[in-house]
Amino acid sequence: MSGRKPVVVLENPGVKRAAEFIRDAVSERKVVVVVGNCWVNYRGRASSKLEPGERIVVIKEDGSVLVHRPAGYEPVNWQPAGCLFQTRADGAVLRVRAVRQKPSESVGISFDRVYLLSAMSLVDSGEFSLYASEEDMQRAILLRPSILEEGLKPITYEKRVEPGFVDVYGIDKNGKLVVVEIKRRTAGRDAALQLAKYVDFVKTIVNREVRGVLAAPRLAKNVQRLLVTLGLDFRPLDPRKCAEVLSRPETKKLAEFFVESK
Amino acid sequence: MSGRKPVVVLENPGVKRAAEFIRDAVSERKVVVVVGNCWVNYRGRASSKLEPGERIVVIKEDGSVLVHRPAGYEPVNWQPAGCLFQTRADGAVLRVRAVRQKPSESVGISFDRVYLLSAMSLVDSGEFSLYASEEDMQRAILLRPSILEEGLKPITYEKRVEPGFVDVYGIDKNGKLVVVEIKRRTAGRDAALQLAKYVDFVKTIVNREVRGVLAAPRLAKNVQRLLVTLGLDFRPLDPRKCAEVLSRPETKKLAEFFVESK
DNA sequence: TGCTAAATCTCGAAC
DNA sequence: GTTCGAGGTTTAGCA
Repeated sequence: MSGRKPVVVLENPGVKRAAEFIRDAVSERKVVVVVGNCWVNYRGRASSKLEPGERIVVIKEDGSVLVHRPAGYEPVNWQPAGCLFQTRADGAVLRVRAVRQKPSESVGISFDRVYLLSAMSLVDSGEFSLYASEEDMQRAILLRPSILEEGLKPITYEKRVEPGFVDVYGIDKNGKLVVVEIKRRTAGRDAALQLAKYVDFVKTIVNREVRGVLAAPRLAKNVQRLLVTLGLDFRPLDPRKCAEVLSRPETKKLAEFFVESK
Repeated sequence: MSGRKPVVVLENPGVKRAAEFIRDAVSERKVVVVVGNCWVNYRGRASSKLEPGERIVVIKEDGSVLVHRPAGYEPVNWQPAGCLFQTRADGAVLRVRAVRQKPSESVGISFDRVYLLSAMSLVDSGEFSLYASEEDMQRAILLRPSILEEGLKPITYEKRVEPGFVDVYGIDKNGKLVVVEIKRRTAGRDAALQLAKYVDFVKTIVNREVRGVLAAPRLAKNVQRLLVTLGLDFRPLDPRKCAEVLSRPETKKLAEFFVESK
């Protein structure tokens, strides 16, 4: 185990101790969790008042705040990222105020009992991909090429080419070699230019007609024109649809792996 | 201090211990907080994959789940209320799965390190009121009667009348006595009928013309017709606007009190 | 139960 | 920076 201590915990701290602890943790950009009996007032775009009760309060390192009741998906009170904090012991009451400007608003949280107080330095650089990752989209095309275009037959994938990797190779219904570039999100000019590079390179090593196909949920503005100029095709490809393909009965084993694997 | 122990905490529990702890806590409808290194997979209306990183996971007593990264207002993954849980130690990995039906979806969370594990029985019956309470709207009218109608001069408020209380009394620009009934939300037939009762009662004790005014953000269907029948007036009154009135510079002291007071 | 409209919506991308 | 549109939107109010 390394020397890093990611989580520090105080149980039933006094009000003064708690205030200090939170002040320090917030100034060090740590994540703070407070569990205790509190009441909350909000003023800003709207106003709200929350009568006393036991809740979980989370202050994140970007200055966002969440007040969670013991039930319900949504926080009962909150503040988006970028808040400044005032924390103080006011007699027997711990007061935390999160202030934001633009729009000007503030959330004031007052505790008369704190059961649990924790500060944590969390490291989280893990990528989040919605619907399907680019890799998943690739697998979906290989599994059911018709989602890209009818008659496409994949050859192999991620064949190394000079400028980088090609996502999918295939032969289209007319026997032409197809180079596919996949983007999980809106494809911009960069994607079109990258694909053009791949196509040009492939043309230098195969003596055959080569088509470039850009597969993405949609194109950014003016990219369609660029594609035409470059002689490339666009095929809309919805990550959601890809996810459906991967969850088909035939691919159950693959899907299981997807769900459980790291 | 009472015998109730609302929060139980484990630091750096082993995987087996953690699995047991969570299983018990969830079955007892407690709120569970897990902090550790985890990866998450979601499948349902859509699909998502979250690569490993350190996060805070909250399981609430209603079976909702939140996965929070160290930054950002929104949970990166979640599950609404009503989930069923599978928790198990899978080698050195703690796996928690939250399954929901209708729509059928599941979130799988796998931890290879748990820093903090906590189970809590939180009691929270505190009322939450958004924008402004009915009392706040009353104060706003007394402070600036013009938000209700021009020329209105309040006399007193919450004067006891037989059937209950009258929210605001006043004299309108034509010298008529006004009885105001305030509703924080859409006013229904009941509000109109209640106001009619108040007006009738007031008429029996003052020898003077009496107007009934219903103040609410809006009317439910057909209530306008009912008001006309009863000879009552409707005045739209936005709680949001009332909150603005209360936060005017002149009312700073009042606002401060509102923000800080319990 | 299903639909519609609002949300302290939040969040990201385009202009 | 401001505006616009999507979201695993969620949530509340009505038919």
